[in-house]
Amino acid sequence: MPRPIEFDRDRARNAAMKLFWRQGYTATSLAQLLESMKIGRSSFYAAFTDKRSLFIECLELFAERTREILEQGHVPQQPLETARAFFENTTFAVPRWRVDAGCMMVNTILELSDVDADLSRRATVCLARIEQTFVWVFEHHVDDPRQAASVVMTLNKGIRVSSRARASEAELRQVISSTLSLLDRAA
Amino acid sequence: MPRPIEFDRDRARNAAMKLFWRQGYTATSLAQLLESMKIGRSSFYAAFTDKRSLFIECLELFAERTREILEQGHVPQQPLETARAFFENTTFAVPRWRVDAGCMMVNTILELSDVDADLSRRATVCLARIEQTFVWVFEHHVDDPRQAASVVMTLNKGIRVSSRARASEAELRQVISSTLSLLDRAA
DNA sequence: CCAGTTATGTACCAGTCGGTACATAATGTG
DNA sequence: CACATTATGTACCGACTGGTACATAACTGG
Repeated sequence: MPRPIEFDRDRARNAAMKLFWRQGYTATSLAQLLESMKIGRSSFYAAFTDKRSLFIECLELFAERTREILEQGHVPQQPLETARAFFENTTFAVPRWRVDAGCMMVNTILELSDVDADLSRRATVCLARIEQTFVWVFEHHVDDPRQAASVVMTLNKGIRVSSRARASEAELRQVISSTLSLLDRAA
Repeated sequence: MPRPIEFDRDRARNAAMKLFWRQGYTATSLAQLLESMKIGRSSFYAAFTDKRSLFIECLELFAERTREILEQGHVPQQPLETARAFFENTTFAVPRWRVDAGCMMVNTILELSDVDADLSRRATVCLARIEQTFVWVFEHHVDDPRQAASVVMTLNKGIRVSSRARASEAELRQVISSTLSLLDRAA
């Protein structure tokens, strides 16, 4: 039998995700990754193939977790409350650094759109899945669920930009509440 | 008298802006800049000091032009029409590559927030000036001009993300019209 | 036509990038 | 205890990064 693995793959991947999430793909160097993941070069390439492959894995992990947050905050029969819960759970019920980091999918789309079309496309697909979930949330409660989901996602994207621009908690709360009340009056 | 300058500084800067706008700061290499600006290394450093200094110059140029678009599309007494004109003039009345490139300020904020705080902050300040212009647009026409401007800017940021995600013209039109009608009903 | 001044082209720099090769260490099985 | 197997540490790689030094070119005023 071989020598056993010494590190926790999930923990390492998590540390990598944090780094990619905050700094983006290009600005995150292998040296930084190795340091934060606390593994050596060899173990890195043995376990994750590539910087790029690891990034893809992190991106999908992030997307999955985001969708979990959305689903766990789901308020049956009340789409707007579901949206409110999602914003609440992603921008106030989390440590500040997560707010500052924004949304990894949005960050990736903007960073790599004209640099690495494939990675950018992957992030777009992940975001589309979130939007699809919102369509499902709005179904049977509004005339045009797809349009409603699209508007909510546009607001969401805007909010992630503001988050990353280091907007104060008060400003974010203001933006979220006013956009949601807008949706409320429209529905 | 000295040897005369052989290149057009404004044209060169413009070419650089295009590149930074599309690829971001980090992903744009000096070699790419020199090629698209059609100048040599020496002329580059003589005329623009630095990659970083040039980026700042480009960012401010972009911000200035954006504000010009907003002001030129201004419809007196009709804030929402002003907003509509702004979206129209930035996403439909321009070549497709500009739409795909998104907003350079938004791109910069997301790319550099945790990498180069100063550049990110500069982009944030530029965006805030645009928002301030919207405050002025809404003044005397709604209860809370600052809030209205904030909402419009949130939608704007969201739309820039969608643009960069290669959304079709139809999708963009849909998002813009539905968000604007939302604002309309709320006002 | 020469001198002074400034722009341009090019060779070069140290530092960093992601990735690989290979020797060594640690394990279970025979 | 030797062996096969696999994980880990490290030296190394070519390519590229932004930036500098310096020789040369092009111009004008004397």
